[in-house]
Amino acid sequence: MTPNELPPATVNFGRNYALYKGLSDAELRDLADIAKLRIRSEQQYLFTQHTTADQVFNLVTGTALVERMSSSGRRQVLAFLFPGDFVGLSNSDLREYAVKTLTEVTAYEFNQQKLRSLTETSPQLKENMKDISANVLAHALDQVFILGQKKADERICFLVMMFLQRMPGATLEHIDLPMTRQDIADYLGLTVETVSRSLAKLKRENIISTPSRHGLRVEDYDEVRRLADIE
Amino acid sequence: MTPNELPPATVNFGRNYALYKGLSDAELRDLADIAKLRIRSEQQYLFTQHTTADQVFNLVTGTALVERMSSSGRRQVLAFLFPGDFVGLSNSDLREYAVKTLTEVTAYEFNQQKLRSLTETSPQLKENMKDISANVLAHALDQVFILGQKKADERICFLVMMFLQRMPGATLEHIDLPMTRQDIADYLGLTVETVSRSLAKLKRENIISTPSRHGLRVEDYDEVRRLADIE
DNA sequence: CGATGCTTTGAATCTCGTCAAGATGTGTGG
DNA sequence: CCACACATCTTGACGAGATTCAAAGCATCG
Repeated sequence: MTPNELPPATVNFGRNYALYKGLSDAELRDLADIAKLRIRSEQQYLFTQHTTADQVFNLVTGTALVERMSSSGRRQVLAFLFPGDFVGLSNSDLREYAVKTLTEVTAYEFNQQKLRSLTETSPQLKENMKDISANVLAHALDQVFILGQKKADERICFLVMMFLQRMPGATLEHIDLPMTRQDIADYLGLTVETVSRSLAKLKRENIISTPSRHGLRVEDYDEVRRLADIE
Repeated sequence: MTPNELPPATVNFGRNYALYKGLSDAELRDLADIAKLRIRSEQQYLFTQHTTADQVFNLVTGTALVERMSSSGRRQVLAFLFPGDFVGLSNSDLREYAVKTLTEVTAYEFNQQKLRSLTETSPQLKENMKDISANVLAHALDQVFILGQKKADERICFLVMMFLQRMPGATLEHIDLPMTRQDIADYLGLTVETVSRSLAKLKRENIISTPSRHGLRVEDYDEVRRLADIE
């Protein structure tokens, strides 16, 4: 039985996911009743910029990214999304960013209105949604700091630290990088060439190594942490 | 009678301020009951980083800034605050940033718990607080985009656009800059020298002029807008 | 009116971006 | 399973833009 054939009401929400933390079985069942499991292949959009949409998504498997294009065509990657992450909550009518899958992604889709109405009867759910929003803001402020203050190789180290903290399965021994160098560059406000050169520099200094093109190993964690400069 | 002598209950909250929008007289009175009017002289902290605190502030007069220092001592200005702005809402135990006044500031101080408890009975107040948080996030995402993608003079134009949108009293004819060049530099991820040179360049191209050191005039609004590149 | 701090300008340096070429994977069809 | 085509990634050379260091101009405040 593949995931998309599971009837929503019997879906097992992982309880360590931010949205579901501390919820009772009844609350989880209410959530499951309004959740639809979606599957997208790689390089598909969950939603696009400048569109009206009232869905929010909760990633179950796979990786995605949040991107914004400016009117002049420049692209900024605002975040990478991993299993458990929650995206799409918005107060404005139009999407200010798009969400694109990097790998095949399975995600629960909720109607924002229905989700909000559930918060009326579940203070814990409301709390969880507030926490999620707060984490999104905290991440954005970290990114502001990095982009405003750090050099290329320091930004790479910040990225590595973020992966270690937020990517399920990431260890010092192996981090999987499902995104392209271009995605990394657009996230860190650099060019592909600079990303490549900075990785080369960090390898030369034995701070990291890249066993494969999309694999990364942390050789000197203290140094990565020091360069990332986030407490 | 100076502002700090006004008994809180009779304070006239400006209704165009985000927190008070659409509230009934009764709701405003409830808010006034828990508000304390604070006055700080220039270059004082409303709160500092890494401290526990449960107050939120609503600026009435004056200008302030939000700053973050890293462990290595680098400083990023996260925002400038103007009358009507609201700051300090937080989910984490410790302050992730400090708020420093640039001019003399008067501000209402609320206890976060009390404020949140008021939202139980006032859906409009809850809505307003959600809007405020959303605007803070939107601003942070704009800043990420600017820091990641734009050149120095484009960042200056972004700043000018932000002042025009958010600073009460700012017009094309005159924008008052109560902050130092260092503050601007730390906000835009540049050095003072680069800020100065970029201003000089924009003046040379007749896009702006600086009648005084802390005054700025927009000479070519379309160009400023184009360079700022935010829709 | 001098002292102090902020701002501007200049020159040298460095980092990063751009352009171009070559290397390394990845996927496809034979 | 191999060979070719296409994507992506890396590396090099060069130039533009930003930082650094230094000095000089301007305010403001006693």
